[in-house]
Amino acid sequence: MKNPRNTVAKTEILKLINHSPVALSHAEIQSELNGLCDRVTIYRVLDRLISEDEIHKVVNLEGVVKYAACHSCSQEEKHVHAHNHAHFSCEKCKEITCLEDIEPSFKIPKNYQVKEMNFTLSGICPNCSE
Amino acid sequence: MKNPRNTVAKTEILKLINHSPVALSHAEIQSELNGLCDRVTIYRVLDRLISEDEIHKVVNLEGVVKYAACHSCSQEEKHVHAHNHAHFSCEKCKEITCLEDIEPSFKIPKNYQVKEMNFTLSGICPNCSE
DNA sequence: TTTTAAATTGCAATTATGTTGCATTAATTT
DNA sequence: AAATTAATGCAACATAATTGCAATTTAAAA
Repeated sequence: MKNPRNTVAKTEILKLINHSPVALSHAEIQSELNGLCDRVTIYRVLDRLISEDEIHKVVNLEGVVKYAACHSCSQEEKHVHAHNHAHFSCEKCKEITCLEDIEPSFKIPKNYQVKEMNFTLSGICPNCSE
Repeated sequence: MKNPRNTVAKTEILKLINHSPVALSHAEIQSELNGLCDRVTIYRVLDRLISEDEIHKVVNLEGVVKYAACHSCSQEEKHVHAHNHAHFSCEKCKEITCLEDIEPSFKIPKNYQVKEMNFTLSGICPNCSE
């Protein structure tokens, strides 16, 4: 069991993600950080933030991995529902937005044990459809 | 506008995907083909098959890209609903299966134009839970 | 059947993405 | 302030995917 520490890199990366309305990729985070730390460090910080339940990972329809804070989730909820809400992936601007209030309903054969779900809708977001 | 041609590589790759009960990755396809063609060709054939609506792309929760045929979809349907069914991604065996009959319902703010959806559930598949 | 035009392929090179080992640095604990 | 150990940087490696271009193959036209 490790004892996590607060470092400049971790603080800055979390701030970036928390203040972004859309999910960010590793590359986007790196360019925002402007050389603050090594790219390997970013990967490691992201991993740590995930295991500390501060952020979560989203994969868009093209397979691009992004990272997002879950604004609507309380600290409690984070541990319970594992960020199983829906995401919207815009075809034009490529941005991923959390759709906090969408709760899809579905039925699945009971021999499947569902632990997580990824529900990503794609199309045109409000910004790009104007 | 290109005039697609049938080649050995294309035929074999489509046959592989059509006969597989689970979605296949590029690497899996390559090893099955046993040197029939270059890995670049496989990428290009897969792209072509997608644009010809013969197969579709699925991304699992870890961001691994796989390719699958849509067995339950008629040629007609392929053009209409764009393979918008659900997938199940097994944590243990890493296999992706199409859940043909699941149709999730959801409500979304109307300023979002939804064109496609990716609904991937993950957990333990029937094979691995025995 | 032979010719022709364009689609497809192979190969080499390049880019993107992610991981690992290890020595060094920095954050906590005492 | 010193000790402990988490975190970082760097180099190297691994894998996934893309691009340009010359050579090949397909399918249609002659």
